[in-house]
Amino acid sequence: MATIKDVAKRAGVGIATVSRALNGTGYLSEESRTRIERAVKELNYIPNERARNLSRKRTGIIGVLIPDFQTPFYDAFIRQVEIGLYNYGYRTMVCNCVKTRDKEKEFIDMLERNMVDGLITCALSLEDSAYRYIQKPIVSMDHDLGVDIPLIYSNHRIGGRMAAEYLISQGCRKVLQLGGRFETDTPSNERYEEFARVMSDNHAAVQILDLEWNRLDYEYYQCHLGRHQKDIREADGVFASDMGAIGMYHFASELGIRIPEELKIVAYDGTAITRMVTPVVTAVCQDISLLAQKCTDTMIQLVRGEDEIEDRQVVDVYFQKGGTA
Amino acid sequence: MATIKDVAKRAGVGIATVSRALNGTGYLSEESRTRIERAVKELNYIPNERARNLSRKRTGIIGVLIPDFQTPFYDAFIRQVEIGLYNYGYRTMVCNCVKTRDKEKEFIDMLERNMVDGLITCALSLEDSAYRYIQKPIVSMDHDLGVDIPLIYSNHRIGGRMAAEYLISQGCRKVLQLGGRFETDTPSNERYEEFARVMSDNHAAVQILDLEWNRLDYEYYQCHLGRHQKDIREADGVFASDMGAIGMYHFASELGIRIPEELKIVAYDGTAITRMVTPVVTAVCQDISLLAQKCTDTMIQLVRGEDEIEDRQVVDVYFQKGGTA
DNA sequence: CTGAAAGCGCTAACAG
DNA sequence: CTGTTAGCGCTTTCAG
Repeated sequence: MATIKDVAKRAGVGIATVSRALNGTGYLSEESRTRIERAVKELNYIPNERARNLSRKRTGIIGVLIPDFQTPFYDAFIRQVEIGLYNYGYRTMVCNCVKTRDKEKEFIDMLERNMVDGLITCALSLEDSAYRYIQKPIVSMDHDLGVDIPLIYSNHRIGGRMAAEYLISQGCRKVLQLGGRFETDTPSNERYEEFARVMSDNHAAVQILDLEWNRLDYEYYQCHLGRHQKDIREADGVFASDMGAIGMYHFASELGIRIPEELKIVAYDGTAITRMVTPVVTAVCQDISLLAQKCTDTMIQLVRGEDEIEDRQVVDVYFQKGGTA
Repeated sequence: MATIKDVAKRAGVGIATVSRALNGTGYLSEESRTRIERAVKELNYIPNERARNLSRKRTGIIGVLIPDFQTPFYDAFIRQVEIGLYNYGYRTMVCNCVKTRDKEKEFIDMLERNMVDGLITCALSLEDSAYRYIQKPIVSMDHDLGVDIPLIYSNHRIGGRMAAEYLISQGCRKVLQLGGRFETDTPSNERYEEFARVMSDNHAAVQILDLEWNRLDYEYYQCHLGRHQKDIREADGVFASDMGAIGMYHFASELGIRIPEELKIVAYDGTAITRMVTPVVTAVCQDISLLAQKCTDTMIQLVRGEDEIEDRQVVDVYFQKGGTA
């Protein structure tokens, strides 16, 4: 493996000159340039990024933490973040924070250990304190980690209201909510708060069926919803995440419940899958592209050391009328 | 930011001793240990990974290249690979190789530049030659990059046969195939070859509706399938990827075609979503867990410099009887 | 314009 | 058991 030294020797110049040539920084005579280019070719030289990282004091990598929800929402989010960061010249390191909070902590560590230049986090098992005192670029999606950390989130309050008002307008008075609040205080919870508020204002009942947050597969639904057959038969509306809604549609259909006539289902997230299935799922949609873009843009501002970073950015949600409610 | 030097000074020992203490390598007196531990605490010292990477000649990062198919298959794959690598102490860097092959090339570069220790690739826009002469850990899924590069793949030949035989057994004689072969020669294509062979052996016709491989969203399907209404009405069977099958179900239903009576749909991949929707999609399922596991295990063997690495590993597929065929 | 030299912060021989 | 020393390979002053 050729090093910069070998190139310098072969080109008959100093290593500083080679470095300048490689990076296009500083002055450089035409002759030096050509000699160096030739030497690079001949030796098949490739700069060692590890050495660069050390002396440049950066790695060009941004870590992205997502909860190990097996949901299309985060799949889409991470894809778009990766593409966005790439276009800014940064690479993406992912972390699916399965159950254990140790893993989340370890990635925060990677930031302190200078393995990554910044962290975009959607994770939620750790208390804010794990993040709050870190003096490095952190952007949070959906979870308030304190005023020092820029927060990007969908307008969940409006989202919760849209879902509730729609269900109410369709005559629902006994609604099932799949999945509940997060333990930590976060804007995400506002959708449930507002949902509950609107329902209660309209004298409608909300029953919460808690789900293990990391189990969103069919087998689990089958079993979990199976235990709540009675509740499902008695309900007239459902509020759930995309996969929850799709699973509920499946299960309720099997029970012979007619949708939307007897049971109305409204999903939250509104990812592409809700438009692919039959019927299209009625949903409150988050604008994943915009969320991802704001996260990457803000992260880039942070790593570039820019001032004037918006510390709270809210993204609008919108309603998608489908055939399930 | 405290360095190892500061810790050494504070603890009154040499930096080598600190290094040993930190890494648990070599001898260390009880006294040194405690003094160092105290110094580390007091200075709030955190080792700098960038420096470690340079001297250890590794980064502990594995790059994973996936085509930017917006499909649940790769979403699930990458999640499982990330978790697998993590358990081996490695981090995952992702690359969604959107349209452009430049990005794929750049990630191969990262390997040569020592930014990542290895590459697991499912990408497919580049010719094998881009990979073949790289003397670093590479594992390929589904695409044959030459004998030097371990290949993991599903038994697509059997998969194609399962799909074809099932459709034939259900009486189909005029089948639509959504999406076609990859340009490069790969095991993935065997599913289509075998599918075509079985169909033709049974005097059944196969018509291919090509899809842009990076557009698997509803809007595209709607428009694309709209142009082929006639073909769809005339067909009695469909073979497609998960999302293709789900989209086709949706579209055909809207055309008033009864499924599976008039049109039978068999999907390829069989990810979780095929079990969540209604009806469950009849599918040939790939064992994503096993594929991911073999990829990570093989990569770890490679980075550990082990010999005796299987260069061709085939994973079985299985049939899932659903309600679409 | 150029090169010597001093880091970047850590690991690992090697001689005590 | 421990400290000195020599790297790892590149960037970046700073005198020429």
